[in-house]
Order: sequence, then C-alpha cells, then structure tokens
Amino acid sequence: MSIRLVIADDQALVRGALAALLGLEPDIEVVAELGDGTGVADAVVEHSADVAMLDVEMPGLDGISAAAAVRQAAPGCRVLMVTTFGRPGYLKRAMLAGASGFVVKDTPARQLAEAVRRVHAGLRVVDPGLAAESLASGDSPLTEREAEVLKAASDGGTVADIAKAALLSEGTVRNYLSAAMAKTGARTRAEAVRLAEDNGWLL
Amino acid sequence: MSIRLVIADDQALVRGALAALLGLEPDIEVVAELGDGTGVADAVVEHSADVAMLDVEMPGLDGISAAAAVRQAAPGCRVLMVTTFGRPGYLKRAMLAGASGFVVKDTPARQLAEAVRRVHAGLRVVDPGLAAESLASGDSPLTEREAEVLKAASDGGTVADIAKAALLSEGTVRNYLSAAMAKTGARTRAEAVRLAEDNGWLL
DNA sequence: CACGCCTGATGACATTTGTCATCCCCAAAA
DNA sequence: TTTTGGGGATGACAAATGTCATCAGGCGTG
Repeated sequence: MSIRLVIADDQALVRGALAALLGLEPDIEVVAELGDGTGVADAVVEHSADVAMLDVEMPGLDGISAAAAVRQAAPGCRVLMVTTFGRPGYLKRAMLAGASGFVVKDTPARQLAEAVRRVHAGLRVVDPGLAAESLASGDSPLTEREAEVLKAASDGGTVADIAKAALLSEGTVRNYLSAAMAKTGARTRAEAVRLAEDNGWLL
Repeated sequence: MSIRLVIADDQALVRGALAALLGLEPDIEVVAELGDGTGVADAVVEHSADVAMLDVEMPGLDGISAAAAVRQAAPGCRVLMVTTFGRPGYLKRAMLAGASGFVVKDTPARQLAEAVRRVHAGLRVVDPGLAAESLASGDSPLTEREAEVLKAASDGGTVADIAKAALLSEGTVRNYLSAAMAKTGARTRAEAVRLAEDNGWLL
C-alpha cells in the first residue's frame, strides 16, 4: 500500500514539480496539493493522508501553525517540514508543533522521497547541519514583547508607527528595541531585525 | 528532435523537482543541472543546449549576469528566467541582459513546459501581472551611487560602516541616503531599503 | 516572603540621523 | 557656451534614536 501524501507550498511551480517528482516513486501517491496552510488539516482528513509535506513560509496560515492543526485533526498523520531558509529557530518551533521531519530545500532531490518514507515509518528526519546550527544558536534571547516590537519594526517604520501598531508608549518601544539590540549584540535597530529574522526568532 | 535544456537553481530540491517535471515531457531533455550561475555558460556550450532556465537569486554569479554570459557564449541559446520574487526591476534587467522569458515560481506548473517551448520557438514569455507591475513602478529613480549606498545600508550598519564600505565621507553617505529616501518616498532608511529591494532596484 | 523577571511607563541625556544650503569638479546635453 | 545633472564634500541644525536610571504592578519560584 502506497504512502498517501499531501503537499502544501505557496509557489505553484515548486509545488507541482515536487508532486511530479514524488509521484514518480512507486510507493508514494500525491493525493492533494495546496497553495496555503489554511486547508491542509481538512485535506489531510478528507484524503486520509499518511504524510503532509509543508512549507514553513506560506501566506495565510504559516507552516508551523498548519503542522499543529494537522497533528490535532489527524494524530496519525506525520508532518514533514520543507523550508527555503534554514532559520535555526524554525526547527525547534516545528518540532514543538509536532513535526516529524525538517529539511531545507537545498538538500539533494533524491533524498526527499527517502525522507517521506522515514517520517512515514515513524522516524525523525532532521537536516544535520541545521540541527547543529540550532544547537549552536540556542533559543531566542528575546522576550515575547521584545520579539513582537522587533517584528513591528521590521518594515522600517518610525518609533511612532511601532508604538501605534503595538499599542505601547513610544518610550516603552524604545526600551524594548534597546533591550533587543543589547541581547542580539546589534548596534542598530535594523541590524537587530536582520539578526532576529535570520535566526527565526520572529514570525 | 527534443529541446536540450540546462537548469540552474540554487535550491537542490527545486532544481531536481523541476528537472523531473520537465524530463517527463517527450520533447524536452534536461542535459545539465547547476547549483549556481558560474558554470552555466560553459554547460550551455558543452551540451549545446537550446534553452537555459535560470533562477535570478543564486550564490556566486546571479541569474542576470549568468544570462548575459550565456547570450555571449552561445547566442543561439534562449534564456528563460524563473524567479521566486516578482521584483519589477528584475524583469527589465533580465530582458536587457538578453533573456527571452521571465516567469515567477507561483505560475501553474503545467505552463512551465509550454514556456520552455515558446522561448525555444523564439517567442517572448513574460508573466502578465509582473509586466504590468513593471510598467507601473517604472525604472529605478535612484542613481548608481544612491543604489550602491542603499545596498551597503541594507544590512543595518551605521553611517560610519556604510561610509567605510563605500569609501565615502559620512556626510556624503547621509546625503545619498537622504536623496534615496526622498525619491522612494520613505521616511526611514530601513523603509527605503525595503522599498528598493521589493522593486528590484538593488542587487 | 523575598527575589528575580517581564511588562509598561516616564524623563533626561548623548548620539545618530535626516535635512538643507552651499561649495567644487566634471561631463553631457541644449 | 551655458545649462543641467551626477559625484563628492562640508557645516549647521532639527528631529529621531539609543541609553540609562527609575518607578510600579504582576507573576512565578525557591
């Protein structure tokens, strides 16, 4: 009996190509393709899928949240995350959300089918390099609000904009930004944003 | 006789998947897969390819430069750009570099093979939505130095850092940044960076 | 309970940015 | 040839940003 697979990726070209690639495998059957995370859990239930392959970066519901939704709706379905960016923070978050595997998009293509089989067999599949990075960079040093403020700052607005968006005093915003900069070792707000983004501490 | 295709994309998963997808077409033969732009022109010559499919964002030599290299080394080989981000500025730059087509990665998969055939036939293939955006946003309002300084500012350094990187006076850097902000309509340096990046005015 | 830590805020202060006027040199266009 | 526009720079000034001390309430933990 073949592995029933659901694929969710916002880039149609990539999604279709992955489906084509994996559809070639005799023991894998692609039963659904989605362009965002909102319908993934439903699709998994409807097609009684064995494995869900999810991109982390998606419009609507992001991959991490989608993974949690799948686990809740169909505990028997394994989740394999596939991501463009090897943000160390994403890995831990995905695992906490119940994912069984985490691979980046520049792993060799032929390993992908194998990864699907492994998660289906109940094993965990984690990109080794990324795992090392994840351990090295450790958890986010930022508190919830610090991350929230930094995220609000990530589109380049002024302190006033951020304060309005976060419903905080301007002074408080500057304090949080200052704390975030100190913790990340950045000398500039923009640098702090970049560092936090690269580490997957925002979202 | 089948179309001889070279694929270059830095994400191995995507690259392999695209190769698998296009390899299924009876009239297309994938003769080479590359992970960066540096060897593309050589590969095209070596395999006497008819079409080169290039990602814009690649380590080493970027897709635009690679396109120019291909056109120079093998004028008979058409270039089809495939990009993740629909930056309007990229389109024009790619066309100027000699590309025959430009599609974004969230176009339906089945249109891809058709796009390959069209550029092979000498036609131009351009994502319609992106073409409209490109016309709407127009050319970059930034001068060469302004763009250069803005790019140097894009990793969040201080004015002193940028000045050092660009071999300019700090005052001059501030002038250029000010000009860039005025031209882009941004109220912050970071906002100007974001706008310019989104429009493909940097690189 | 006292301690530490997060949230939230205020005010003062030094530094950095952003703005503007003004200057020079040079090249291309009118 | 005069004008226009970019490259490069200086100095002055206003506004924004980053830093720090300090305060207060709340929440969990030893």
